[in-house]
Amino acid sequence: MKRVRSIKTGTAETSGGGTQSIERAVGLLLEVGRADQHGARLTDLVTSSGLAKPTARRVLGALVRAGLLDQDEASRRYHLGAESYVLGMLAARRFGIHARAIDGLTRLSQTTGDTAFLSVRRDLHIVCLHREEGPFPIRSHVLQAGDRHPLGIGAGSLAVLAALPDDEVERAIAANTAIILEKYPAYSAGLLQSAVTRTRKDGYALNPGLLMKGSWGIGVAVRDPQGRPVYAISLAAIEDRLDEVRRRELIPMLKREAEKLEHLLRDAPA
Amino acid sequence: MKRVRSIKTGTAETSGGGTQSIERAVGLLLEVGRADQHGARLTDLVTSSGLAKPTARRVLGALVRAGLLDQDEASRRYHLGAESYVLGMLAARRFGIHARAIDGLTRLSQTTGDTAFLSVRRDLHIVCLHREEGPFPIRSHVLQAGDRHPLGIGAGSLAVLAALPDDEVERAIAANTAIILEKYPAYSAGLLQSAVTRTRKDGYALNPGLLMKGSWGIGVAVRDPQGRPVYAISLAAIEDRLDEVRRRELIPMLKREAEKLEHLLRDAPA
DNA sequence: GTTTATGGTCCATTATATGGACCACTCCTC
DNA sequence: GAGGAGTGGTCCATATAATGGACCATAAAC
Repeated sequence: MKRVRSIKTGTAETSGGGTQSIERAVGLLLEVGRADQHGARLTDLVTSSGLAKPTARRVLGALVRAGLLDQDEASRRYHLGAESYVLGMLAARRFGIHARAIDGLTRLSQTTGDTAFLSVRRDLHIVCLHREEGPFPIRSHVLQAGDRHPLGIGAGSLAVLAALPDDEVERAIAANTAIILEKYPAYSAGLLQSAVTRTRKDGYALNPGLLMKGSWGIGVAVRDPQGRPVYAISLAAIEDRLDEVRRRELIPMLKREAEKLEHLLRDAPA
Repeated sequence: MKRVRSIKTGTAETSGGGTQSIERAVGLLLEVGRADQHGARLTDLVTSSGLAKPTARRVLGALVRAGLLDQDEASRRYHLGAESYVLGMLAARRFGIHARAIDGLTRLSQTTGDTAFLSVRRDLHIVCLHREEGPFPIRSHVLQAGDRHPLGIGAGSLAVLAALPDDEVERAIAANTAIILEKYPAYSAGLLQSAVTRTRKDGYALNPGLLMKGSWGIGVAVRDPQGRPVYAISLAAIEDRLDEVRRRELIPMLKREAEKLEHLLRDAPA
């Protein structure tokens, strides 16, 4: 009995065997989720997923019938459906920061004026769950709810990466190297390594406009009761608003909110 | 070949064709969601879904790889995964009562002492999304988050049913008759009809212990901006605490919270 | 009236999921 | 400690169910 349990690397195509339509379905589901604001169009989903059109439509149809997706009668666009919402609310019992975390983001964005984010770690990536805009008029829209980036890319993501043990940092960077090379020209494996070191020294993560020039971010990790980083709280603003002086003001606020969440996670053990 | 389709899912049997594994996957997903508190065991999922064991395991495996489910290394039980949570948070932008609604439930349960529920309509069924317990020491555990009942079964569910136009009431009762006969001995199509009439007259729904003797409930519907009932807010308590006198106190409070939600739904059009 | 987008559908082909039978392990009981 | 009964997990020959190239429909643009 050899059966090597492949702890799959970044691109998760090596199926355990015998269920490709489910993989395709989940892929499409997440794709639609990412585009949910305005809805996802069939053609776009076809190209972004690489599936044949009839296949994509068949799968989408099944998801609509199952209630995980809705299709707008008029525009024919796909949106997340009621069942997805129900599922998420049930899952929130286990992952459940939700309501409380968003309160914290609102506090942060109101007192700082900038935009606050809650992200959740998902294997070797990070997914932006919520974006709460502050009153300051110049707002970066680089990070949106639903966006998914490799660990280390962006402030919150870097905070989580740096909070992992060394071997996992290694593994994450190695697994994502190809994607980073292709999609994040300002980044590199070496840069991530030194960014992790610096983040650990500083006690917070800084993204000096590496995703989009001029759009800076700071972030801290939120650890579960076992000490593993699962969420990140971060703030984004233009470079001028994140100089060293102001960062010294903001970081304690971020850390305070992160601690609140950590306490909530301890209290709600499922 | 006569494939005997287990009627488990209630209404979703007329597949458009060519995607049965997705239907199975979603079925299992919801099944796990319902049992998420303690996790779902393979054997139970096999019997409740009617699938063959290898099939169930293959599908569950695919869902785990996709991140929609987690499997506990030690107990081997299945739980909802991070990806389900992410999906739900993204869907919350469209269905988004979430945080705010739970505030309302907390207010209700604290001031009344009883247990408050938020349920969402899902086609011809209702799904309990959240249960907020009040301080009163005798608590009914008849309705749990994740539970799914036909429209009309239970107070919140009846409130939603009664808020639908007549033809849809007809359709819902007709579609659910078989399930009701089988699983809800205290109910019948005729009883539902008169319950709807009474609910409309009274302005609220009453469940006088029909699901479980002694466990009463009252509920009101929450309508979306188009006037269609989508959510229900309800309270559960023992019979003594829901007599006519106390109901006259409680109903206005329920209605006030329902209105708040309706306003929130109007403000967040998406 | 053609062009070029879109969404949607058909159906012969075969790659795909299927499930009966079986194994491995653990915890009982006697 | 042999048998039993409960788990979770796996094989693999079979035929079922998903596949996708080609095609149709509709709407707007030119």
